[in-house]
Amino acid sequence: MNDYSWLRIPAADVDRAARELLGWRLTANGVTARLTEVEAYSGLGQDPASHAHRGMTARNEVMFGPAGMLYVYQIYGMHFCANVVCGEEGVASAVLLRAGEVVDGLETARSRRPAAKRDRDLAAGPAKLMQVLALDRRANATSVVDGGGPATLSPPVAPVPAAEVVAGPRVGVTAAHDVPWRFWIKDDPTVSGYRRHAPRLRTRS
DNA sequence: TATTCGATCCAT
DNA sequence: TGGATCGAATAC
Repeated sequence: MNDYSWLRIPAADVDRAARELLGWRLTANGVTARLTEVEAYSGLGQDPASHAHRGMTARNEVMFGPAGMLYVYQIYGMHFCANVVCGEEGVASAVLLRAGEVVDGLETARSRRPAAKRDRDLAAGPAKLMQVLALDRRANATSVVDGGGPATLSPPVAPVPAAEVVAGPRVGVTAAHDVPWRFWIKDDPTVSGYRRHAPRLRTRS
């Protein structure tokens, strides 16, 4: 049985769970992706970028549940993104799965992402990752640690050295740009490109 | 009940 | 850089 105890790390240290998640593999519907980019969201009510910042709602209810569950939400009316719920029950910390490298089921992955020009683009974004794994809202509130859900999380083939992990600001969030809770594997080509949410500031007058 | 807008992606 | 597209969250 795999050791998932680190997923239950206290919410104050959810960034450590995010770092740990890098290199782990998510398998669903015939495709396996090695996670290369993630983002941590605190459940302590002090993270304005978290979907749970204003308390429990029908959408974010899963975030308050046990660690190891998927919190899947729809965005822009057409895409789905997934978080792995972390921490103790009652506290809504979670880690958004932002990108991965397809390491198994390559042909299936390609067929699911016709827009991808290169293999490295197959899962280079949170919604692309979901598309490659053929996961949608039906995966919400399912477990990735008990083998009973559509997706399963398994340990890295080779652990990612701490020196290979880079931290930076989270992508697309409208608040807390300053918190460096986006983590990715250094120089990995499957990491999604960073674009700040706000209109670009003029750097040249 | 009405309106707003997003933890995105893709083509232009 | 803008358009697609819709439901949850917030305003009324």
